[in-house]
Amino acid sequence: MEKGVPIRSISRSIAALKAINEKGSLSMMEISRASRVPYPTACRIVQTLLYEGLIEQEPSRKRYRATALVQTLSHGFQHRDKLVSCARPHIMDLTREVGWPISIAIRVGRRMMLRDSTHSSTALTFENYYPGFTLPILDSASGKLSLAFAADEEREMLLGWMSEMPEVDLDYLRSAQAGLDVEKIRRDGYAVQGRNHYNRTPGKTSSIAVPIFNDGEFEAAMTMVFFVNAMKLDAALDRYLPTLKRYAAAISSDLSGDGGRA
Amino acid sequence: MEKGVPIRSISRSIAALKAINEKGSLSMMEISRASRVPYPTACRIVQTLLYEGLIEQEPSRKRYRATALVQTLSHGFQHRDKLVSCARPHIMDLTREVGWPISIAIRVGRRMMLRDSTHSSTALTFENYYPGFTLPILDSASGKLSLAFAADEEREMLLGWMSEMPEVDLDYLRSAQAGLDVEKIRRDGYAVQGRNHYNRTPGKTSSIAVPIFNDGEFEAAMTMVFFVNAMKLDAALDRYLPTLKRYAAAISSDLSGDGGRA
DNA sequence: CCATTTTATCCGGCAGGCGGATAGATTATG
DNA sequence: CATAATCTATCCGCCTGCCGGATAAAATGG
Repeated sequence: MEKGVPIRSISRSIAALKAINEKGSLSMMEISRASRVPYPTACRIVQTLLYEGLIEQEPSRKRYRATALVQTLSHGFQHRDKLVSCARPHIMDLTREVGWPISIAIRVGRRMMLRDSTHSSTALTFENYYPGFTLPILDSASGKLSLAFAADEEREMLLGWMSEMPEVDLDYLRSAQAGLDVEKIRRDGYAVQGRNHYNRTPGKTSSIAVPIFNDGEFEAAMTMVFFVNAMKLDAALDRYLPTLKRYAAAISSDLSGDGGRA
Repeated sequence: MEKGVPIRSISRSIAALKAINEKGSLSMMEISRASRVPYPTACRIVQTLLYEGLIEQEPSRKRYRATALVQTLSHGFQHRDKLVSCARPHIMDLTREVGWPISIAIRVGRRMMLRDSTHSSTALTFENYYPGFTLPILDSASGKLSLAFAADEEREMLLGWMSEMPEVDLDYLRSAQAGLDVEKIRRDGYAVQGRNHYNRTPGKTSSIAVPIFNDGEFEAAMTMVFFVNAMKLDAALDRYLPTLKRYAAAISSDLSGDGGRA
C-alpha cells in the first residue's frame, strides 16, 4: 500500500455508514448509490456492518438503519469539545427565550456539520437534528456565513474544490456563487436561507445564521431555524437578529476567555 | 465471500476506532494491541482513519484521538431513541436533586453501554462519560443488575460467552460469578459496585444501579455514581436508594405508556 | 399485465491487503 | 550514563480476501 493511501474497503464502509446516518434509513440500492460502490460490494459492506451490530434492518422492510451501538464510534470526542461546552448553556437559554431551535455548525471539508443543537429541546421543530448531521455550504445560512467569513484565498480554493464534487451541477454552482454577496454578509453580520431544502422537511423552514468568533477568528455559525408559515424572513430578522447577535457575542466571549481551563 | 462473514479490514478498523474512543487517545502500539492486529496493519488502519478525518494525531505526541467528524457516524440513531427520550428529563431532574451524575446503560453483547448520562451537567464528577462508553458486566453495578434480571438461560449463555473473551482471566471470572448474588439483587431491586475500576479514575468512585422496566421486562439500568471519599456505600444506599427507585419507576411508567407517541 | 427496478447470489480473477522481518528512535532501568 | 526493552516506521514477497459483471428471481409501478 502507498503511504497515505487509505484501505479502500474501510473508506467505502465509512461512506456507507455516513449515508445511512444522514438519511435515517436506506435501502441496499440507495446505499450502493450513496456510497458509490457496485451493488454486490454494498451488500458485503452492509453484511459487515450488520455483523458488527452497527446497523439493523427495519422490521419487514428492506431498509437499514443505525443502532445505538454507533455511539461507541463517536463518544470519545465529546469530553474535550470546548466549542460545545461553551455554547451549550447559551443556546439552551436562547431556545427557552425564543422558542425556536438553535444549532451550532462548522465547516468540515466541503459541507457544514452540526456540532450541537437544541432541536430535541423544543416543540417548534418538525424533526430533530443531532451533532454529525451535515448540510451543503451554498444552500444553508450557516454555509454562506462560513464562506463569507473565510479568507479570500480559502474561499476561492473551497469553491474550486466544490466544483469537483461529483453530485454538484456546475450550472447550479455558478448561479449559487453569483447569488452569494460576501461583502453584504460580512457587513451585516448574518446570512439567511429561505426555504431550507437540504433537511428532512424541504421547503418548510427558513434560517438565520450569525457568527461565533474565537479570538477574533470565525469559529462557527449559530443558526436559528423557524417555520416558513410562522413568519416571513424579514419579520424574523426584525424580531430576532439582535437577540441572536447578543447570544453569539456571549459565546464568543466565553470561547476567547479562560472559562474552559482547569 | 461466505454469506454473513464480515470484511476483515472493515471489522478491524471498527475495533480500532472503538478502542480510540474508549480510551480518549491511544498510541499506535496500543491501537495494535487493543484491536488485536499486527503493528503494520494497525498503521494502515490508522492511516485510513486519518485520511477520512475521523481521527487526528495529538499535537507533538504519537497518540491518536477522535475528531468531531466521528459524529457523522452516529447521529442518525438518536432521533428515534425512545429510551433516552423518556429517561432524559427524569435523570436531569434527578441530578439536580441529588447532585451526583446519573447514567442509563443497556447490555450490548458482552458489555454494558451507556445510552445517556448527566455527567456533563454536574460538577460532582471527575470525568465526563457519554453515550457509547462501555463497561464490563461483572465489574459494574449496571452489569450485575442486567445479569441478575436476565432469564436464567440467557444468564448462563452470557456467562459462557464471556468465558470466551480473550482478555478475561478465567480465575477472575469464576470468583466474580461466585460473588454475584442474583437472588439478592432481584429481591432488593438494586446492585452496587464498590470502587469502580473500569473507568477513567479507577477506585475513586462507587455506584448503585436500579432497574428500568418496559411492560414488566427489564430494559436498562439507571446508575448513580459518587465519590468514594464522600460517603460509604451503606450510607449512600440509606440516603439515595428510595429516590433512585422512585425516579426509575417514573421512567418505567413513561416507557410503558403512550407518552412518546405523536 | 407488463416493463422496470431492486434484490440476491455466483464465481473467476487479481491486486489490495497482509504480516514477519528489519532498522532506527525512544524510553525505562540499573 | 550505558544498556536493555519497547515503540515506531517501513519494506516487500505472498496469497486470499475482496472485487464486480453477469444472471435470475422478486418486487414495484404504471
